Amino acid sequence: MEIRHFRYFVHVAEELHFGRAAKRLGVSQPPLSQQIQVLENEIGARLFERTNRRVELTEVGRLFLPEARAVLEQAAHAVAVARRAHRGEIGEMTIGITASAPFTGAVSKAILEFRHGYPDVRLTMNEMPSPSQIQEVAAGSLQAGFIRGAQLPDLPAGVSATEIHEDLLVLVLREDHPLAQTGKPISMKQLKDEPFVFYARGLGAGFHEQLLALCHAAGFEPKIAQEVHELSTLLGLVAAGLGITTVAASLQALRVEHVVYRPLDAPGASAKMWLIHNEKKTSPSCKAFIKLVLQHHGQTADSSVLLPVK
Amino acid sequence: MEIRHFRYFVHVAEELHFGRAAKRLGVSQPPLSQQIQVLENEIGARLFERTNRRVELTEVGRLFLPEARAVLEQAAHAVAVARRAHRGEIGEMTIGITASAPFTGAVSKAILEFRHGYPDVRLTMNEMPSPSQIQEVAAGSLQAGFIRGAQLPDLPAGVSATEIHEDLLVLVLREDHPLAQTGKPISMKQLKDEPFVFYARGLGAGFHEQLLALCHAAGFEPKIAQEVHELSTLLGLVAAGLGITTVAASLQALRVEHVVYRPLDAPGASAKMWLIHNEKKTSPSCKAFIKLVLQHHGQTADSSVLLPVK
DNA sequence: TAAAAATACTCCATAGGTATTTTAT
DNA sequence: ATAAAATACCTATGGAGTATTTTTA
Repeated sequence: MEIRHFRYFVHVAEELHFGRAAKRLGVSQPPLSQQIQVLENEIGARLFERTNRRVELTEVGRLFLPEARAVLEQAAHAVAVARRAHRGEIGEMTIGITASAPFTGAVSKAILEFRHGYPDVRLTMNEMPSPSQIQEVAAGSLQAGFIRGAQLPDLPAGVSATEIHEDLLVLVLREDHPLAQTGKPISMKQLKDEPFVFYARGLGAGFHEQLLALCHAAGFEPKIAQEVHELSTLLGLVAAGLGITTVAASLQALRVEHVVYRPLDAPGASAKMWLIHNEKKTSPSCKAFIKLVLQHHGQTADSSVLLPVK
Repeated sequence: MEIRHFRYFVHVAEELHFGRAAKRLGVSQPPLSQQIQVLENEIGARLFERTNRRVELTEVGRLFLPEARAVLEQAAHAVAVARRAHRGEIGEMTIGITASAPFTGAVSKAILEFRHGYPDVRLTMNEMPSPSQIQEVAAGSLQAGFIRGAQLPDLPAGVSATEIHEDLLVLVLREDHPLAQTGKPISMKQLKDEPFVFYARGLGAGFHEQLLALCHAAGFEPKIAQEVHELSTLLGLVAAGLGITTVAASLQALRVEHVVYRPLDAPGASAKMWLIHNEKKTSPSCKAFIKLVLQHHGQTADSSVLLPVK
């Protein structure tokens, strides 16, 4: 019992004429007759009542016809599913994002666009720190991740990263801070005596170390008033007047009462975002996603980096 | 793309081992590998990730698996439907019955039993006179029919009949009729001066002609007070005291107020029932039905005929 | 080194083709 | 007489078998 038998049967049932059905099927009439006989033998019942002048369906054939059609449809459907899966149009995907990723245009636009372009892929996003993402991508439990940092950390074998975004750092201060009054970019030296609120050391993204380096380059040791672990705490403490800090420019989209962002004159001080994925375990959906993110990167990278600082 | 490919794929997906899957399928390993490759080529995507040490499903394979299973199930289902249809277990059937057929034990029991034994056959019953049934069975619009009469009428070619029931005739009279008081069988001669209510001449079943013959045999011409076309009218007029009549003994199951049934001493006076069907257009369900009716006939014919007359 | 899949090849079963016969209208 | 399905017979594709190679854990 092969699909051929179902296909042949349906054609003969539709034409009720072996010759025409054979023509439509692209075979000659005798093999068609034979295959129908094979099918009838396997089923154990006649499907057609054939007087040599007229062919008609038996009761059994009448009842078999919709079932045979369903077989053909299901077979075609199965192949279609596989092909769509291969094009990444269906499937499941879990990606990692950092807390700040949604504020990065390249990321949010890519996710939005992917949801539109691939509505049948179940896209799950797990918010987690960059080091956890790297581990899970390496292990395969995440298919891709958006990691952030001052520079690219060492990656386990099999995990590859592509830079998709670069942000200048901007200064974050309370609106009534004296430095908030000037319109000109503020240099690191002017921050010599300011108390800093900052990410704790060793959080993975390397922002703590980056700040230290910037301060050292400007010739001073920063006063760290408070170390925090989360972005929202960071901004909250700045709003509370505990100190100042720096963040990636794209986070200016995050408006907090009493907090203002000012351009920082610190050449080369930037925060980058990378898309990471497992080179071996890349599902079609994931490939499509990566392709889309990189397309987006090409279009928007420049404008994002040069986002005017208010 | 043949069913073989789906079957092979599902087995390999279940075993995740070409060797074992091949064993279960009853083929050797190389052809199995080849057929999987053919399938993958037709689909245009890898279904298995195979390092020579481990086989696992790709994302495409994972999504394809339930679809492939559905193909196999649908194919098996299609064949099962055809086989059940061949055994007459599913399908549609339209049979003809006379107004009195439901009161004939053999008929009602057969129908009940068929409904239980073949619940997936849609059995439609059309009430119509015997001659119409014969016509429609010959034309094929009825698959079988229960016809009634004193003797078997001429049948068109291709229609065959089997006697399934014979009823003695009983006398039907109003309860206050003098003849209703005696317990002994009543002879035809005693009915010499009685007014009769009876079926009209030429109704097909031949009861009119049968009564005339019986009366003539007893040496008189019956007084026909009224001719009717339907059984219910017949009994209604007897109940109204318009006259007496005769019916098949099995109709005694039909109780009518003020009407009683009495045994008739008229040897050979009987009403028969035949099952007719078209010899050529006999669907499997119809064959099953006929078989069941005839089985029933064998078991119950005697007892029905000898139904004690109250 | 061993286990397992892939490859190479051979064979034969059978799907499909051509020619012909049968059958019913 | 003719149209159409069945039958007979032949061909060749390709599915399946055996032997062997390749690969990786």
